[in-house]
Amino acid sequence: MKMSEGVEWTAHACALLAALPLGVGLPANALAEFHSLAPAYMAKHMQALARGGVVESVRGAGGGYRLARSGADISLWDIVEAIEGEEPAFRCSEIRQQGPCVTPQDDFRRPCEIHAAFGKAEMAWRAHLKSVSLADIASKVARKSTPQKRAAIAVWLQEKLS
Amino acid sequence: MKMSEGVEWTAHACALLAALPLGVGLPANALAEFHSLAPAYMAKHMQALARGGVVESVRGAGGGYRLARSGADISLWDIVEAIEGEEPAFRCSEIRQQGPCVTPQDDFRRPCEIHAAFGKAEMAWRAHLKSVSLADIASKVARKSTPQKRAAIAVWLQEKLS
DNA sequence: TTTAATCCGGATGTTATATGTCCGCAATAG
DNA sequence: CTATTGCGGACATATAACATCCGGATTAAA
Repeated sequence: MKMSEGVEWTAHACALLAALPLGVGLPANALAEFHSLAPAYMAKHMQALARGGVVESVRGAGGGYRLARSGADISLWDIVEAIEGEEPAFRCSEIRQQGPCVTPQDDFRRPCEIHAAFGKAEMAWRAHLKSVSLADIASKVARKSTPQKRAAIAVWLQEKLS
Repeated sequence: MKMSEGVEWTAHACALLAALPLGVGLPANALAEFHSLAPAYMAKHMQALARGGVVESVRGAGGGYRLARSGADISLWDIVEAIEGEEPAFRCSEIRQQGPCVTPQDDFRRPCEIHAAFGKAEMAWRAHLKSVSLADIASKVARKSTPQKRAAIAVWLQEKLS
């Protein structure tokens, strides 16, 4: 039950993008560099985010990725969905339909109780992720940031955006 | 983000055990047979359940597995924990501590916001699983069961328990 | 118009995890 | 004793995760 590392990478990348002025973006290389991550793999993940509609890509020189909408309208679930897909973690293979005690009267139209319980638990998980936006993350991070940190980021952005 | 098939297998096996009289169990072979599952692999999973304290094993002829306590006191989370382990699905590798904009003033004592959000979501998931007991599952299954089904299981149990 | 930057999608390779089997050992009932 | 059963480890295979690279398309700027 492990989540892909790509979720962590892209969540942090999106948190950075959310701190930028509206409509401003960064190339995948810069997003990787900001956290010292493998550039080629980060590029792969950003493509998935773009396919998922979380970010928009701008091709060509001076291009890169920017948030597809306001950080307040992008949740952590949007990112998970783009990277991991929408399939539930619990896969029901309907083993209740197999075995020596299955009878013709058995009714398999409704999901089995175990499937239903795991489904509900997963919905609770998703609901929590949907309730947290990039804006929430960015504002909490900003509140704890130091002047030194802000300055360092400003200098680095200056170089990457020009 | 896939959960092991073993969770499904053992959850169904435990639901069967929960329907048995208190203290009565079944060998791993029978538990596998009941859902037409690979006996060797089911045996592996049952060992994990025993290590996790969900079931008790009885060695030797006439032995097998039985619930370690009342079905009302065993939750789906207990099973997940025994099979999958207690590690959270979201693994924070602290990438915030890497990169060109990290300053000596940065404070990394508290978990980062992304880590915290995923942690809370996962706690919500676990809380739901902890709220569902094997007794809950068994009673719901029993309510939907047909006389034919009950008869088929009774016959099969007769053979396996003797 | 050329050049450099950048994203896109596919091919490919490597590593880790999940799945599945088997065996020898220990325990136990009959 | 012998048959049954769980235990743990070794082993094999399949699937997924991780990671890189390349050719093609697009675009800003020299």
